[in-house]
Amino acid sequence: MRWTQTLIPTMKETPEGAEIPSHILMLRSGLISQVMAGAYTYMPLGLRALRKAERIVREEMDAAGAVELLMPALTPISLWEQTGRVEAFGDVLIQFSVRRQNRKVQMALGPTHEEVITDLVSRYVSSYRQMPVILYQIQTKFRNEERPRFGVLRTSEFLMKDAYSFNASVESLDESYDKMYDAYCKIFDRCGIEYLSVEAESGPIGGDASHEFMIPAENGEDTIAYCPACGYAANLERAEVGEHGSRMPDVPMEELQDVATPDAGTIAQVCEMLDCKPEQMIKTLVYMADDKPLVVLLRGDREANEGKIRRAAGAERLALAEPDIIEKVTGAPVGFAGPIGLATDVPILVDRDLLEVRNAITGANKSDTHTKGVNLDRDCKIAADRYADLRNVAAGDPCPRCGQKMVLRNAIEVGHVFKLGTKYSESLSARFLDDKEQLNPIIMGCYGIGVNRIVAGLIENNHDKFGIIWPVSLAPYEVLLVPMKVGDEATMQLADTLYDELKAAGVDVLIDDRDARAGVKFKDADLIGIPLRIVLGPRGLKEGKLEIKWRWESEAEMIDLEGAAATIAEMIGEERNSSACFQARPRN
RNA sequence: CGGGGCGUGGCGCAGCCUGGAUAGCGCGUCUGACUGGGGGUCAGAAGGUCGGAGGUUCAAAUCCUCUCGCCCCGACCA
Repeated sequence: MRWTQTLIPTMKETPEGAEIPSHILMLRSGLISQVMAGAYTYMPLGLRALRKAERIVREEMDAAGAVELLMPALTPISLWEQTGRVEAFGDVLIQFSVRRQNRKVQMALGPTHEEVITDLVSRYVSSYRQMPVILYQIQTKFRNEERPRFGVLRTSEFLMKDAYSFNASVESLDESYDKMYDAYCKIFDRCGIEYLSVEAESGPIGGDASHEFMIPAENGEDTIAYCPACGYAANLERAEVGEHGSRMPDVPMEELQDVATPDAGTIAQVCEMLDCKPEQMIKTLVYMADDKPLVVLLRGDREANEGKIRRAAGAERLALAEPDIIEKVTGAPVGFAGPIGLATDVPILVDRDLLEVRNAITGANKSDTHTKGVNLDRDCKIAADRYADLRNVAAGDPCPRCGQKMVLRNAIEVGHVFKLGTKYSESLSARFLDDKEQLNPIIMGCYGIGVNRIVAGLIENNHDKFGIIWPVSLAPYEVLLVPMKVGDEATMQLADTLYDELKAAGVDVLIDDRDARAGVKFKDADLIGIPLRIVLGPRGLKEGKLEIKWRWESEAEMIDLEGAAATIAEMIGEERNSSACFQARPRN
């Protein structure tokens, strides 16, 4: 492609509103252009990168035995009603009605396609002999995000590869899952992405049934817990706090004592007023677990993990109680709840951290009053089985596998594999006859990849102060040919010849044929980040040489003009398959 | 949904508090000349309903009210 023929509107300055590197660089290098909050045009250069990612995904899906199809983005609302996901998605589901003659048709833009594919499979798959089968598509998804942000990382319209496996047995599901898991590793490896696969919430099947593929990145919206010692990694919802045995401090128990804490209803306020630390406090939360109140005790500096609490309580639904319920349960205004002397008899769950707190401070269940010298073992007599891991992992917590210290990292979720079980096949009657002539719901798995996030996530971690650094596998073009003097006929003739030869050799080449100064071309070259830059200038041409430079190297090298196309094609060929050169570069 | 910020030629900004002349600067764009290895120089030019509506005033980019849009933090996220 010739630069003067395509549209690459590079920008010298950062547009207002872009804050994170991938967003800034995608705008500045003319990859994308915003249409509205959460919706972007992919410009020619951006589209090429997106297509490369898509192609890698497609190739690896095919290689893993998945079969591509294409479902419509337009879906009938009835499907979503059958699985109860109209409510589950809420406002995220983009729905509308259209008039057709004398009736109204209610539809939704697909935010994902479990319903559509399960409905499809229910019509055509009815025997265990037809399974396993894995179907996938690469298609635009629509979700009315509450808050689109970070450029292409969180949008209301995005490109997703979604695959679904249909299996006759749990063992077969496991096999499909493993195939997809392995394919994902290959995909992200080929994209040159540094990623972690982390354990995620596993839903109905439980166990090892869900993994997220995460790109550790400063600006990631998700948080993962990671153990550098043994490699354990899980997202924050799922990560367990390892046990390190009770270490109750060996200090004498103080007497219970009420202290006045007027208007101090938060941990921070109480700490300031009583000059204590959050670690000394007991945070008392009132939840509604399946419409019944539940009191949860945590150390003052800890964050509740509602998933863990819900499971420990054996409840289906869990939400913080409304203020009127809290007042009824505790007999005090919100902010002064404590485990001792609750107004009503409600079940209590306690986080294990509190096995290590002596002489704690907590709400007195009286307005403007806290109690000091609280010792749960003495003052509350809570059964041992009411103690559990109920909180989010914090940095430095022991790893549940090896006990070493874990670290927390922000990350971008780029892929998710999930054993679904029979949730959708049951509600949509996708059943099959097994070899014993028994009717069973099909066992499903689903596997998603955010294609846009591959591109944005890669850029987020692979750039320098000058611009993007693409691996050959995702780069919009593999080679950028830069003739120094467009006005000089001899130079341009050589450039055009080399351009044609490279194209003929199957190299994706962009020629910067603009009549611009060297500085402009070099700056743009660095900004758009094409992996291999070839400069044809008077310097080298005199000696029959031209200059080549990998975007991630600091020095250029000279190669012979004679046979240059073949040399370059070979270099690109190697890098295309291994990304060795890209991955070996020093990261910033 | 709660909190904060911003809308002024294509892009980035100043002007607004304290109302007043033709709305200014840098980049980009166009024409011409010189130039030609890291965003050049000179000369000239085009391009703006100051997000929109209403109001106050002799007079509004500037003050007031409403509204639309965008961004950030938090909540939420199958």
